[in-house]
Parts: sequence; structure tokens; C-alpha cells
Amino acid sequence: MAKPTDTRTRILAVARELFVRQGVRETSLREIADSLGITKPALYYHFASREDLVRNIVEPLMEGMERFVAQREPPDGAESEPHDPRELLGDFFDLAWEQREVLLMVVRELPALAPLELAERMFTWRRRLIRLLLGPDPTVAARIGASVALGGMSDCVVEYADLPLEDVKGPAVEAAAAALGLPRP
Amino acid sequence: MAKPTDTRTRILAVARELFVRQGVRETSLREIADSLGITKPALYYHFASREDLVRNIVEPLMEGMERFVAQREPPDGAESEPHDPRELLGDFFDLAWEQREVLLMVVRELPALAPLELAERMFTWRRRLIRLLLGPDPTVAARIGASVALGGMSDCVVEYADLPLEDVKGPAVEAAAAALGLPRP
DNA sequence: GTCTATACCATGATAGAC
DNA sequence: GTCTATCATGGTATAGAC
Repeated sequence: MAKPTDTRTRILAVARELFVRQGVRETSLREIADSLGITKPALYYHFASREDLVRNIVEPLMEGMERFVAQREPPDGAESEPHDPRELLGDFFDLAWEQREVLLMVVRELPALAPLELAERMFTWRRRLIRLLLGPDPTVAARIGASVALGGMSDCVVEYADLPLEDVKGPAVEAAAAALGLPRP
Repeated sequence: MAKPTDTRTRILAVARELFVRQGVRETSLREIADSLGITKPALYYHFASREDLVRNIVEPLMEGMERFVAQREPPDGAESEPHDPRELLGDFFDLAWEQREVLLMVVRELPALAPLELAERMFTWRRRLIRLLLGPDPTVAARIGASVALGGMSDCVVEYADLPLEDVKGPAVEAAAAALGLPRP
């Protein structure tokens, strides 16, 4: 049974905050330790390395994203049940909006996070999502449309982060739907 | 009069290659020096710091981008002459495609490049580009559409970098045009 | 099981000799 | 224009106190 706010949890919270604000490589372990009033090696008791620390921050996000597609994919071998594209785009927007801080961190730190093979996982994840949107054998042109839709919405989530969700989501989903080739409603 | 391939130029070429491939912070000055057969302090004779090195690699890209909008903006105080949006989107695609390696590096290394204030410059640049697309006082919804269009095309330039330009450009520009709200041709 | 003290090595950077 | 020598900092590792 863990204490209500144990050291491990506090380390993760502070590290996450600093990584998001200043970047992973721009935050020294000393900085993290100092703002918790502990020493550098104390960090090492809880996390084997800086990479381990980052992994524990990023993992929940990645799992959330993978659960997102898994829940919507047909069971193995079954007929693929088509999704309403606007609903799927809207759900994707919600997910990206909710996780935007760590999501931005991941994208901006891909070189630093290379040992975690996040780029590979993100790429696979996006392929599965595009499959949900377009079915199993889309043309190149359709895939490009989907990339514009998803990439464009991801950009919006960051660019308009200071506006309320409800001001951004509607127009972003509509623009993405248009990029996909759907008729305006 | 500089020698045909002086040391400074060779340093820039090797550094650019390594920065793009492995990331800025993942490339040590030692690594650069070694692959040129010189020592670390020799680097420091040519460049005041690592930051200075990065600046010299990124600057041509930034200037190219700023020239791109400056050439298309009306002279101060003059009537704004509207641009054909598809042509502008296409030209933007060409620019991003041509510079995609360093462009990707900049986006992925924004925390590391913070002292150069690149984020600020990129942001201003995008505002000017959106103004060219939408005129001086766009609605929020229109700006979001433009962000989807531009952000989506930037993604495509990276995601489909291994396809020939002519296979990607057409569909990407059409998807971006649709996100902007233009009718399909 | 939780932390401190301490040491080690690579890195960015500088000074000064040739 | 390039090198040797040197320093401070930061990530990592271990020994041992409690």
C-alpha cells in the first residue's frame, strides 16, 4: 500500500511539468531533485535512468492512444464495421486535446526519445487510425487526405490551446472532414 | 577568397547531416570533429558555440521562408492583392518539400533551439502566410481551417518523403484546399 | 525499503602553445 | 588554423547510513 503522495509520484509530477515546459534534454536531473528537496541519487533509487523516467511519463499516453484504436477495430477476422468519419475525427480531437501537453512533448523530442521507439509506435498507431477511417486498401490520394486531416487537427490542438475546446473542435473537425473528401454538412 | 571546400563549409555539411539524422542534442561536438578528422577546439575556432553552429544551419531556411511571404505581401499601405489560394498552397508545398529535412529538424528541436527564438519567428511567419490566404481579418473558424491546411501539408511532406513529389503534391494541395473551404475543382 | 555521500566519465567550453 | 591541456557540469554508478 503506497502512501497518499509517495516520492515516486511526486517525482513523476515534477519531471513531467519541467519536461513539458523546458524540454527533456533541457531539464537536468539535478533540477528535478532540487525542486523536490531530495538529492540526485535519490532519483536513481526510484528510476533507473533518465530514460526510465521519461518512459513512465509517456507510457500512459501511448497506452491511451493504442486503446483508442483497439476499441474501435473489429475483432480479428471479423467484418470491419464502418465508423462515422466525423464521429471518429471528433473522438480523435478529444483525445489529442486531452493529452496535448505530453503529445507535444513526444513530437518535439522524438530524437531524444528514440531509444523508446516511440516514432515506430506512433507511426503504427496512425496507420491503424487511417485504416479505421478509410478501410483496408485506401488509394495513396485518400491516405494523403487522411494525413492532412489528422496532422492538421493535431496542429490545431497545440496552436489554439488557449481557446476553449468548444470553439476549436467544431471548425477543426469540419476542416478535417473536408480534407478527407466528405461533403460539407 | 575561400578555398573550394574550406573547413568551415565542411563542418557545416557534416553537422547538418548528423543533426538531421540523429537530432541536435544527440550529436556531440566530438562526433562532428572526429568525422572530419579534426579536434574539438578546431570547431571552436570556426564557430563560437554549438548554438552558433545550429544558427548557421537553420538561418538560410528561415530567410527563405521569410522571403517567400515578403515577396507576396503588398507593399506597405497598398491595397492587398488577393492570391489564388491553390497556387499559394502549391508554392508552400514546394517550399516545405525542398527544405523538409531542416524544417523537420527545427520543429523537432524547438526546445533545444529556444535561444534562437525560432518558435517566435515560425509563429509570426505562419500568421503572415495565413493573412495572405485569408485576408486581414479572418474568423476564428477560417483560421482553424488554414491551420489544418498548412499543418496537414507539412505533415505530408515528412510522412511521404519517400514518394516522388508529383505523387504527393496534387492530393495534398487538394486536401488542403478543401480544409480551407474551397470547392473541389 | 529509502535515502546520502562520493566518485567516475563524457561533454561543452576556454586558454595558450605552435 | 590547429593542437594540448584544463575546467565545470551533468548523467550514471556504487557503498553504506538509517
